[in-house]
Amino acid sequence: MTTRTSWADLAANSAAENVGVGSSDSNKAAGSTSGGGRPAYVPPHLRNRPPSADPPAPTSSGPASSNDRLGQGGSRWAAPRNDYNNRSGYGGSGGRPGGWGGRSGGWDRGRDREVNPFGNDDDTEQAFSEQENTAINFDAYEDIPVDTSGDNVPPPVNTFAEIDLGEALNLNIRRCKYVKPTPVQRYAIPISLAGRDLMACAQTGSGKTAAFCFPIISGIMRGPVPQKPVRGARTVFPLALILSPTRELSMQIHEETRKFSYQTGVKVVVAYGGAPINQQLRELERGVDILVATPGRLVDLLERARVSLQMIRYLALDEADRMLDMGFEPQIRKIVEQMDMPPPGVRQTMLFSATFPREIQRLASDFLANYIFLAVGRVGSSTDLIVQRVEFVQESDKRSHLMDLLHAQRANGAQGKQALTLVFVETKKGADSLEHWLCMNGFPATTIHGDRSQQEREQALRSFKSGTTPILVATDVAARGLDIPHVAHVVNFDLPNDIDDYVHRIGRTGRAGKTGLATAFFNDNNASMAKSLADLMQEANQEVPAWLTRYAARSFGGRNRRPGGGGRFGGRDFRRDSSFNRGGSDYYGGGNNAGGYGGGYSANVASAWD
DNA sequence: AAAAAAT
Repeated sequence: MTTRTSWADLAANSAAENVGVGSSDSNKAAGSTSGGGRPAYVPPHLRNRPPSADPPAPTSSGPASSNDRLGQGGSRWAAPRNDYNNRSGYGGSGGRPGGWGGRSGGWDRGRDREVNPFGNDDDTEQAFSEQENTAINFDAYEDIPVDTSGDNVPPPVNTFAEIDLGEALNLNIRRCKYVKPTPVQRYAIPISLAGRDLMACAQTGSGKTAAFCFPIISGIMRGPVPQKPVRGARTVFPLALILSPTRELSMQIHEETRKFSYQTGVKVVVAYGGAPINQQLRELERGVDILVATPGRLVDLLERARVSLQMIRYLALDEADRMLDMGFEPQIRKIVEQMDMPPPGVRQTMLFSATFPREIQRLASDFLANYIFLAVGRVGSSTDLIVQRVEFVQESDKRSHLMDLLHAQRANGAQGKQALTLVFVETKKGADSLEHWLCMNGFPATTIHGDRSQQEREQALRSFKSGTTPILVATDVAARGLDIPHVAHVVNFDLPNDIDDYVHRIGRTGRAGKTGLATAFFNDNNASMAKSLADLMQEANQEVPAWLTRYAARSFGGRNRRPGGGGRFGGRDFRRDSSFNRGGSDYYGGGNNAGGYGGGYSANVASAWD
């Protein structure tokens, strides 16, 4: 491939797609806790009053009662939904029997006055029509290798129609313009609907959130009405917990989940640090079925006894490998194992990530019972949607080299619009300093990292998404999971020390089947990455510079090598590893998976995928 | 060594 000239074109093409991003609903996303359409707070002493007496003023627009639109009669969903009505005061409003979950009044605010999460999308859809939604490049998802292992794997489906998700959810799927399931959805949804635990390797941007949300929402809708346990009146009992490693990712999952659960009666609440806790507590008090959270804030809520995990039926860890790495593992273990969450086998557990190192899989298996491992080929790299380039740049030359890239990109840009460029650096200080330097040199930039206030972080993300500052300098806080449409170029100004982090970073471009460009600056400091980087690029059919191959040949870099020889997959079931099978007595001692696959997978099966 | 995540 002749990437030498194509990279600028790529960026320029993406720049053309960028026109008009200002109307993106992402602007709304960050305002989820302060939006204009939010109903006024009703003080607790007013909540017990009968619906007929002095109802709150109706919202200015929208349906008076979303229940009217639920079409109760004749639906096979009528029964669970009616049950749900009785439940909707559950947890939040103190579980008052027959309380304000009634169908007729305006008191069940969580439903009757549910803010339409699709409300602002109309403009966006018009601006982007073909590109953003309808034209998700599904062809790019065809022929992607998929690998499953485990006991009695349910067969995949080819259409949403084959899956019994229910009317309300199907309507939301149509509203989201999802035409057919992505590969991870085709496999993961039936597995999850069958009640099985799941460890899934799939790149974000391939429909991962929906893959674990649809079964959760559907399961809550048709599941039994929970009985509120005896607890402090202000404790709430979510039925599903979704954990993610960064605040912005939790916000994003929340926004997406709200769309999927719109008018299903299933309530989604998000809780994360850096934001006032009181508003989050109020949201929880209004009722919560699905709680999306970052670990720190959740631990806080658990210790305050404002949340109990006793009723959890579904646990999902997004970016699960990050959640279980050294920094996070104790907190996650506390939440999952040392609070009041039901054990594996009782709850249903789903772990998702684009990468799943073997050691992490071993840790993760503590949380799972007789699980199915699912690996979906990398959408981006394996289909050349992301063009990866690596350039040898000395530390002292990095800034001027970046400037060259940006100038070329600007020259090729359409209508003066600059392509969105995400620049990853190693440190928070480095991020601030590079941002300042870029601004001084005529390139509007902003930055996101852990030393900034949450407000600043969210503002930076908005400003980047809208194109106001088309350059975002970021630490690894932005490496994982964030879905930022129209990122044309990811620059690894400083390479990470872990090849998996590289995979996550470049995954911020080339999303939803679009093309993207990833440029890495490499020098002697990155010697330990040479081998893994060269291997990865080769696997993805990228042009590997000769100098990098030479580097790789003489570097040791054992830590970054992919065990098991890599292959086209982001991961491979560690249970199938022959070395593990021989030496894995500790694992079988756990008793989690006795009889499932024991010994069934060894060299011959594994070799089919090598 | 760095980043993230509660106050």
